[in-house]
Amino acid sequence: MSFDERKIADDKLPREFYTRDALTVAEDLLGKYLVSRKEEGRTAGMIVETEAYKGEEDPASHAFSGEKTERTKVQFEEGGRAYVYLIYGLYHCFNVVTGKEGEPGSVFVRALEPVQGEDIMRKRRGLKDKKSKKELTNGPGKLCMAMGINKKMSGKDLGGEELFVSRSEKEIEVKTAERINIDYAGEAKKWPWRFFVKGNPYVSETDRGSRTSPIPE
DNA sequence: CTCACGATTAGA
DNA sequence: CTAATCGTGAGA
Repeated sequence: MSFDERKIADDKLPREFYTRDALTVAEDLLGKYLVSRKEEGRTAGMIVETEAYKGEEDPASHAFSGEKTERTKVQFEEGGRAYVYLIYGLYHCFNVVTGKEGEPGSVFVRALEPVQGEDIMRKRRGLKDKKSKKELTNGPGKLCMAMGINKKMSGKDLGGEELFVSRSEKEIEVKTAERINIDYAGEAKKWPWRFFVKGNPYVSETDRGSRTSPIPE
């Protein structure tokens, strides 16, 4: 293991990082490393795009108005756990649970920049060698595939050894935008709760949601 | 029990 | 642009 890899492994974010507001955590997670350690080996990526979801007041959230179900109950626990669910019966989505116990909230991780285990990611994603490295992790379903994240990990503490987030000192310039694919959420669709690293090529969508032109009537 | 649907992706 | 594909949650 190289020095850099060890440094990542030993520098997990503390609980207090996660027990804050979802919007704060969403922005703060940018530039940090998401690390997965499984049988196939170790994979890691820098978080470059996130979205905040707040239970009570956010119509886009799975925990809207305090609705607690079998799937979403982990969002009501203390921040610092994984919330993983299946979307469209095909892909997994990875979230970090935020806030204090009883305050539902989560940060949806939409994109990573691969930093370790690119070969493993490539295998898991079933990409041809020709395909661009970008395709490995530039979307929520893609990054779960690349990192080997599945539903069994939902509810797991991110202070564990299999999946965790590591600190970094990287200087990052943040941009915000509307969240993606939440047409069902009415007004909340326009809230700028998506955060991404300015200029990073692994961000899934950079232009979408930008309000450069006013919406006509 | 039925059934509608989604915080997505790959491919035409 | 659309098909793929199934766990979840609401309602009968």
